[in-house]
Amino acid sequence: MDKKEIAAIFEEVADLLELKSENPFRVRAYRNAARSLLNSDQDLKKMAREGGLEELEGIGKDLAEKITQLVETGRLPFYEKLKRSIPSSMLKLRQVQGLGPKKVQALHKKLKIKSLAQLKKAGKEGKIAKLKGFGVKTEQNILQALEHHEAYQKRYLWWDAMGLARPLLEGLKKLKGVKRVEIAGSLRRKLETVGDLDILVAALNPKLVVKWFTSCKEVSRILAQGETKVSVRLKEGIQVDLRIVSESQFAFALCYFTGSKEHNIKIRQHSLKKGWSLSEYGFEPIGKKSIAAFKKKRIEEEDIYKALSLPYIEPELRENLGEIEAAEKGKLPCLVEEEDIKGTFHNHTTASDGKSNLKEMVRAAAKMGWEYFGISDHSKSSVQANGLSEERLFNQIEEIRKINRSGQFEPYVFAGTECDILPDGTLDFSDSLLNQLDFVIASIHSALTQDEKTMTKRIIRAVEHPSVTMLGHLTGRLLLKREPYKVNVQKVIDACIANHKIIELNGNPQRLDMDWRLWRAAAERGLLCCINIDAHAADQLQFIKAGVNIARKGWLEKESIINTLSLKKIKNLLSFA
DNA sequence: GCCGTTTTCGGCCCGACTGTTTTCAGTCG
Repeated sequence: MDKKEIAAIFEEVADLLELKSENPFRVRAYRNAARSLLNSDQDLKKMAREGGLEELEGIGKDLAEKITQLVETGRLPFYEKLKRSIPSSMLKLRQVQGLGPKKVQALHKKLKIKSLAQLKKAGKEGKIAKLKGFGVKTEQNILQALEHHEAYQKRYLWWDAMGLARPLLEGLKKLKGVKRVEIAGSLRRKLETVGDLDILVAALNPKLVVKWFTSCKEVSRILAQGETKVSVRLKEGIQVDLRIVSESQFAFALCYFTGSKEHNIKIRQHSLKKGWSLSEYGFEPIGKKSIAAFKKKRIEEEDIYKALSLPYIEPELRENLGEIEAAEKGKLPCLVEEEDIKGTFHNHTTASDGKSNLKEMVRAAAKMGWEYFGISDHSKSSVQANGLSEERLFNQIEEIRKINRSGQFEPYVFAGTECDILPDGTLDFSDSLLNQLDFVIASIHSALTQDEKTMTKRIIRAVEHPSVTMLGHLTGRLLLKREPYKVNVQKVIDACIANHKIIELNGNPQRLDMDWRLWRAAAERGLLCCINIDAHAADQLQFIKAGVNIARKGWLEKESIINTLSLKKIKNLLSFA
């Protein structure tokens, strides 16, 4: 059993314990452990065998034992017994907005409700309103929540969510008395997908902001409306939480609502050690200690971290994955920025499945201010993507050389290919043709259902091919759409490091592959990254922002990313690769 | 269930809003 499966079991245990009104801290312990497992990049089987599980954060003697049991036998009697004690369909009830463990319990106990269907029926018959602690309003809210249950469970790509947030941010900024507007939450932390939008406003007249916001044309339903907090549902289905604070509270609130929750808990514990209680409104001294840190008028997030004797921690890093410890030691990374990017390599044209032709793509790259630009259309086996034959690729190489000679185009154009890795691990073009290219991206587009061993071997074989420069979208995942194919990522990373091959960070918003959680450790071991965008149209070059976001989330510095190199240096690197 | 310049017990971040109830529990983030 792998860590993903074990983490899922721990999450379910937490849900079940919660339904039984168990100690909430015990519940949290299981959730923390699940998270810790998912974020660890170590070999679980090895740790279970040789000990060391307890070194993972949030895993003590008891949970280490349970993990070992699951790894070795695939079973956990404790979990099985727990599952038998509660109908599993009841877990679904918890996902209905407004239903927490207490209400679900009451519904089960008094009305024998075990499923969403039974809940709906009871609501329609007016039975829920009659229960103690419930009422007509609660019943209506439950029925409402049930109606769009599935749509409301949905997550959104970061890119799409940002598109939904933008008009709201713009509108808020224009309001009278509004001093500051910022996006917060997972969107600000640049998580690859988000479940809702958090917006923070500093305003002189909160009532005006609430009024404008709740009457926005994008809003379909108001979920909660107070003086400083409003929650709405947009027509697209996504929930937006708006908080209004005073200007002097803004930095504290921004820090708090940016999260993550785990980061906040850590920071607050840190603060308590200093004798201060930290909330979204400021520091409160505990006992007699006074706070001398804030004499300035305008407080920024930097000042809050500084008061805790920490350097500023970028939002992307705030996941409690070691950033606070690194900050304490002065070892935070100097994160890559969009301005550091000098060009990208994975780009398609109308020659294969792109929407813009070669010259349009190169002109768009010039507009981005890039020094160089790689063209990598699909290879012949990708028939579905109009992959190039050897002859067509040969002609494209000539065309690119001509563009470079013409002197009419700003960026230097590198001729490459996104070459299919065939099911047996061989490449889709002959060595002699591959040798003529400036670079080769090797990617999987077929036989996606191979087992892990075969797939890993297949990719490593491609990595070992001398013509391959880098590996394209390592796991083939399409966020919220298609699971990654089965591959031993650590073994592939090892092979890339050993063969001096680069792994692409595919910045296309629905890929963002390889996953940001893996980059930090991989880069520390010497893996090089290339932030690509897999652009299929000129306007998609903007995706570089998403790629840089994820690189930053993965703690990547400029030094680990080859496309921050100047043209001269990258030419040098490619000629030796 | 975890964790430890409050270290093997007793904490575990903190506040807004809603609805039902009449002072607050439950839910959410």
